[in-house]
Amino acid sequence: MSGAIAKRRVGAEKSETRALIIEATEQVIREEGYAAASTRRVALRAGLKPSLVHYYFPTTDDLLLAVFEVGAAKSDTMIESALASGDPVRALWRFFSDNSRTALSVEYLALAIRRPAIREKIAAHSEMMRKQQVALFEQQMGARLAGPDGCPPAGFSVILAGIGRAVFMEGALGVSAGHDEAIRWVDQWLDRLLSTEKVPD
Amino acid sequence: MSGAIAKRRVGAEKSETRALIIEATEQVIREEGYAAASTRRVALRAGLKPSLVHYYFPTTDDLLLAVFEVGAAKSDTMIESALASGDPVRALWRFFSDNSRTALSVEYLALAIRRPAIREKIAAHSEMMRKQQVALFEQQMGARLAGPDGCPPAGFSVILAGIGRAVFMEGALGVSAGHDEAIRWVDQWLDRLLSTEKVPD
DNA sequence: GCCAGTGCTGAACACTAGTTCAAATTATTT
DNA sequence: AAATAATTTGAACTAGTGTTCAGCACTGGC
Repeated sequence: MSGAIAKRRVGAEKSETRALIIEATEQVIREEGYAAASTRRVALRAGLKPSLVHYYFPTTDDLLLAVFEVGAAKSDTMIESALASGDPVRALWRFFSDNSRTALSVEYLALAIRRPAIREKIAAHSEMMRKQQVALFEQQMGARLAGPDGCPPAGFSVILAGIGRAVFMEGALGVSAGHDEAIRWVDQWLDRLLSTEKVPD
Repeated sequence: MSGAIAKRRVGAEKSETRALIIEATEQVIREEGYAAASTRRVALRAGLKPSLVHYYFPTTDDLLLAVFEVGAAKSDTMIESALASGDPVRALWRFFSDNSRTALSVEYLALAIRRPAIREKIAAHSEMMRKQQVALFEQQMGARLAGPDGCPPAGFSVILAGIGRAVFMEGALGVSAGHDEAIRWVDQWLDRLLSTEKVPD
């Protein structure tokens, strides 16, 4: 039986080599940026031949998409375990402000602007995370966020993510002035929002 | 008289063509991202020949550096006029949160990570702006920033810039949930920090 | 031993990029 | 008008990238 489109042979989804390629690509992106993630460079890094990369990922978009998906899944797992911890909001903030995945998220953002095929997926994932966080914040600090020191949960999510990314991006540049202060300020804000004392009016 | 290095002839600093090339490069970066700013593409966009671009800018780094410098100067001018306005802090925040230059600053940040030759300049400029802002905040809201609702001025600068950039970057992605809330929250924070009422204790 | 399927490779093509340079053109000076 | 300098062009070289594809090698089943 042959479908309408006779497509090229493609390597198995669960192949070790495939996983290796994805792993190598993530490293290349991490160390040299998404623009360096060419099939040939990835092949070099993984110690494989370029054509083998294309055997598993017919196009570069296929590769990058797979890398993003695996990365997003890892990130989701980390967030999940943060949410399951006793102090989910602070754990999430730690994830934003001090995690190597934030580095990648910046690369993906840059990537998305350049690769329409990937943008949708990344946008969808961002939106999903935001929703998840909104639910968390609402549940954990609903009353406080509505109070005078608060901020609507969606905005709160933007703020935490934005500060985390800013610190990371500037850090990569070699700029660090104000970073500790910004992070400490968020820490204290969280302390106030999470404190169980009665809300002052 | 020939110095140690016989360098190739290079176009005049004040040439119109040179300015045109810089202009075209900025547009390409804006519309297609820094990675698209190749000498050939820039030439096409400007209606010139690639070799002419290299006549004015021997290497691509030279070009990008010049574009950054011109852009930074424009940005400085805008900030200067914000600082000179009657309401400098809010004007600055408007600059961060609603300005097409923020788009470029994100591209430059990405560029800097990739081009060591340019990183230094960009880092130096970032640091300079931060210092300038710290002075402004100190002068305009010193007491309040030290108060319970405040944040050290350098951290404050990181926070404003970070939120502005986050909103812009996600906007390019097509994500906008929480953006208005985050911006409004900053607006209100500024209102509190800038209010002339006595600080409540 | 044969065969199909899977993993892998080498060579090739089309294309883009950065860069150089001698020569052609145009502008400026004398 | 001649001499000189600045600008512009055409053509080429090098190198990297995406992608294709025919075919080799190895596997497991028959």
